[in-house]
Amino acid sequence: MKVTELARALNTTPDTVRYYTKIRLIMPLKSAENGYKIYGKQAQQRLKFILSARQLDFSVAEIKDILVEADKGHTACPIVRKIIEYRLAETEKQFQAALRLREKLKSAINDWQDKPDKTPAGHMICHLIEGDNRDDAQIGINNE
Amino acid sequence: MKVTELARALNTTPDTVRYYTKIRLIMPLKSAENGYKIYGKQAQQRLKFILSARQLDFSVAEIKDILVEADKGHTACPIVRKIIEYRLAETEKQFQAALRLREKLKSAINDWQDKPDKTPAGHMICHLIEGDNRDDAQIGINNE
DNA sequence: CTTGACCTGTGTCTAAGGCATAGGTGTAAG
DNA sequence: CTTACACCTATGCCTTAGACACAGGTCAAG
Repeated sequence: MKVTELARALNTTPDTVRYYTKIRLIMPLKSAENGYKIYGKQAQQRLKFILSARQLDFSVAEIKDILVEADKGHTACPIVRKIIEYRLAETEKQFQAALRLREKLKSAINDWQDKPDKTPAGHMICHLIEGDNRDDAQIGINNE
Repeated sequence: MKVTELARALNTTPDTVRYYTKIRLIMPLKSAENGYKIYGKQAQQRLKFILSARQLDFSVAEIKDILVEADKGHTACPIVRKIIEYRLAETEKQFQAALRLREKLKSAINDWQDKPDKTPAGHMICHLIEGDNRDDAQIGINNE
């Protein structure tokens, strides 16, 4: 199979296949005389695995670790279990971050609901974000 | 103020100040004879705005749009309002994505709880991810 | 004058591919 | 046989928002 064939077979893009090839996650059987890369069944299997793992938001580096271990003939499952625990923790963080940000945005929108649009006041870009409180003095920086 | 002074004044890093300077979000008053960049009060004000907007996850490009508009003497507020609506939608997406991913990960962990760690079966990297179902035939790719 | 702490600008690196480019291949029509 | 045209390829640059490393400049103390 050529690059595009492999990509289509597993519903991904040729660029993705090329990328994984470049970083040696998958290896073509050989390059044909015209330089085209030819992939076999094993590459297809690996790509399938990689895509599944990406679905779980595994990083490419993590996937590489898994494949290296499997290539040594060992079970990759313990690594996979460890990574997925880590991924879950990461996702939890992202989740909480998105949650906090959402609240922040919502309350900003709320706060601005009734405020007018002012023209820049010289020292101010947008009073919605900067607020009207002149507390620059608190910062207490010596100008220039 | 020099780069590091400005950075410290607004509780950020010199690298960040340099970055914003390079992409011309803030402009130093002049470069001193030794090549050091000198920032004035206006730069400080702008930086403060930028950092606030970054807190709301505005992209640097979006912030640039805002500043450009303000520099023309117009109100930036309508743009800000538009961007924040967009940001809220984006955050909502991220939020939902994180939510889905979390469920996916959790159920994966659950499903694997009682499964053993197998050694790679030749055609398989990790049966936890790939599953035990031999449905390769469904894909129906002509091998090699 | 020298040491050392601190500062500077510049250049390189990050994740995971997307996109553009220049050129090769294959097939159908003329 | 040649041309046209669609499709394919490999390569290299671009993306975010800075972080980090490096070589050299600056300044006060000794």
